Amino acid sequence: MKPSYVHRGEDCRGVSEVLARVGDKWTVLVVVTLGDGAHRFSELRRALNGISQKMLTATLRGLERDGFVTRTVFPTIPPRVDYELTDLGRDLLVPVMALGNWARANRDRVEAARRRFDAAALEPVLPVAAAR
Amino acid sequence: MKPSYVHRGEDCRGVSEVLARVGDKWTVLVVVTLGDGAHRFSELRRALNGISQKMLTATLRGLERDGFVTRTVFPTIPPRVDYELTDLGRDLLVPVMALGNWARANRDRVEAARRRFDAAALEPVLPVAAAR
DNA sequence: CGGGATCCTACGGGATACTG
DNA sequence: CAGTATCCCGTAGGATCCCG
Repeated sequence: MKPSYVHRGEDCRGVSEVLARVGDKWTVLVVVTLGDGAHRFSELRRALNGISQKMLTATLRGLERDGFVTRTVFPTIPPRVDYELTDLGRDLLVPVMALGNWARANRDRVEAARRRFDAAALEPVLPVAAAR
Repeated sequence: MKPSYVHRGEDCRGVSEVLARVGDKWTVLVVVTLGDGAHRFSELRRALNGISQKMLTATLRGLERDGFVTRTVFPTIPPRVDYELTDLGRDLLVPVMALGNWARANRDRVEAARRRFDAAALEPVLPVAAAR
């Protein structure tokens, strides 16, 4: 997330910024996972099967910085850290879930189009297959 | 809101896929630009100030492959190629614009949180009476 | 004009290893 | 347990040149 574009006079800076956040590999999954309440680090790590600890940390730091999650440290031994959505985070969840639901609902349409496209890309070769 | 412990479910694959598409640097800007009708290649290039020719081509190809955009070639000289949203593309525009609108509406909240976080990060150990 | 083909760099992100 | 610090690699993405 870096530049700011001028898009037909409208102000798209913050928009692109947020979209960049949402678009990275884990942010949305973390936010959705936190959607049903606070979780500690290791819980998130288990829930998000496949995430590396580095990326989980980085993702949570980014979300905390932007005010989407709170980080609560319990000075116990062993340490325990809870992450929870803020009001802003729960707010973000709404349009994000909407997009997610759209994705689920239209996944087959996209896949169909994709197969069609890939098939069409090979097709010109087929009638002239003897050329090889 | 539904229980979100289903990250292992394969229904998350397509979602992440769509989110990844939406999250890349130019896709959303292209889709939004095409939201008000067909545009030709050079028009898009000019509208999306700063995009490279390579990325515009790649983005449009991806969108075409996924069925979000149609590509129409006019066999004239010089050549002319029009791009236009499909029904699926216009459909995608809805949740994407919703997210975009959310981003515009909450940009200041995010920026405020960010400044707060960065300020706190610079500040050494100063446990002055925290206003909570 | 609308790209295809290349080259090159920055950065996202995974895999350890180490620490308090 | 919850990180921080390195190393390393793949790829997104910009710049350039060329072609129908």
